[in-house]
Amino acid sequence: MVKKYGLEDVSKATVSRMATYLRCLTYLEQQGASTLSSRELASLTGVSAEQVRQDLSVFGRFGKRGTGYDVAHLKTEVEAIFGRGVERWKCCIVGVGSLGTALMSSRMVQKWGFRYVAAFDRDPRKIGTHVERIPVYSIDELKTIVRREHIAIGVIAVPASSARNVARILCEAGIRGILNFAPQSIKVPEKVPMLSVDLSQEFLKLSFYIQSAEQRAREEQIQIDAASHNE
Amino acid sequence: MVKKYGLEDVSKATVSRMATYLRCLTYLEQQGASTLSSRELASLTGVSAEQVRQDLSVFGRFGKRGTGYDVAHLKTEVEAIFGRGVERWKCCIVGVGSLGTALMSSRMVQKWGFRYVAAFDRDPRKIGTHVERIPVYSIDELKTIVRREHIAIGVIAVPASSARNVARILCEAGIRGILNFAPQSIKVPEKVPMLSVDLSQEFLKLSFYIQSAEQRAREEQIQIDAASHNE
DNA sequence: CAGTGTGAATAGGTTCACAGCG
DNA sequence: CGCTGTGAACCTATTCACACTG
Repeated sequence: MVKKYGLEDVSKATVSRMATYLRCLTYLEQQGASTLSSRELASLTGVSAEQVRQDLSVFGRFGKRGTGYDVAHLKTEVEAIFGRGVERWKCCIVGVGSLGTALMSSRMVQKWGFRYVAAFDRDPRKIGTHVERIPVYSIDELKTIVRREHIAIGVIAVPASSARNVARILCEAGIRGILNFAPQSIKVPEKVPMLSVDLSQEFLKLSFYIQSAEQRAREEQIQIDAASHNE
Repeated sequence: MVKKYGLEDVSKATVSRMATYLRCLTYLEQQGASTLSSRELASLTGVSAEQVRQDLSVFGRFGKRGTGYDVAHLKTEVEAIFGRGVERWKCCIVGVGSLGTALMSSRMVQKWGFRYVAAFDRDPRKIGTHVERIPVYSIDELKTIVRREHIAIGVIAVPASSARNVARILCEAGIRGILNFAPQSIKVPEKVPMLSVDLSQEFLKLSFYIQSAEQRAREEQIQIDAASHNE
């Protein structure tokens, strides 16, 4: 089916939620659910029902009025939006440390059509070995192999100090997109999409929200105390 | 210094950027930088200078007009916003698989005052062992140990199928915040802050952006072709 | 008549423009 | 004079309200 929407004007938030919907749809299909309403999908994902309908309507009209959405059909449509069926994304990982190894072990990622075909490291003891059946090469071979194998996605799992250099090499090799797990801001040409995930930042953010929640709780307690005092 | 702002009305986006600023400030301090302007911090983090000033002004007036910000001082202030100095956050990890192990090995997290004091797993072969010097206990002991050790943060690194159960146990144990790495939507009481990171969703999102970028490139190419045709 | 799809209203976040200070 | 801090303008995202359909 040919899509009429322009991928370029889909908001980041919508893309993120679409991925969550897809995860839920997969789960629901496994559970044997056949149809679901926007309200159900909303309550499963923690967004509002209007938001679900608004998000889906960006890409098409997938629902039946009065009935809701067909789980299997909607899943196929959302998969197509994320490029499933179009191709199986070839990935490589740079940095075979504990995080890199953990990422390669994740069966999850494979399920969506992503496939690691190469790993790269600087450590001579690792070069030539295999991790999760994926061969580990020297970073010097990166450009050659990325080009030869037509690798689409490069995953950066090296220390912050080498992240920028790795990103540069990946871009020069003609990589189509980058996933950066190094705690380092990286600039890449605008035509190379990049997403960064900084695990330590998540801890920092969480500690902020904990303090925020506990401050709010204290303030509410003071209000309750004051109110009971006035009785 | 006593803060005048209400932590509750700080936007998610601002919190996220503040964590990025802190990462940059740490880097800059190591590099020996003494002052920086909002424009410099902006270009390092990929946001606008106005955004940087707007974000910082939520928490206080840290800059000197005409000069900029003092790196060391601003870093201290931002650290304080994230609760550094107030306490060292005790953490526990549930699920000693490859991801759980990778998270425990991360020195990064320790640098910000987070400290793993316990790990939990269901696998009898892992219980009683140590991973990165952190003892692995049975999940049955979770509640007791979290309460006894006053553990603040629980990290979920188990398969999706057990994530909800683990979250429930953590909440019952009185955990103050949760970081969820399982690909599963989880509901927790509103008073327990939770952040979720789904690594496979990041791959999906990236593949969407790659397609989007390549579609845009094709469209631009068509425009260029058409223009040169009209010459 | 239940539930989608969608224009309109509202809320929220970002950028602009400039006053004010070091 | 340069750069911060900030109200106002602008733009984006979410929610509301309801027409419409299977």
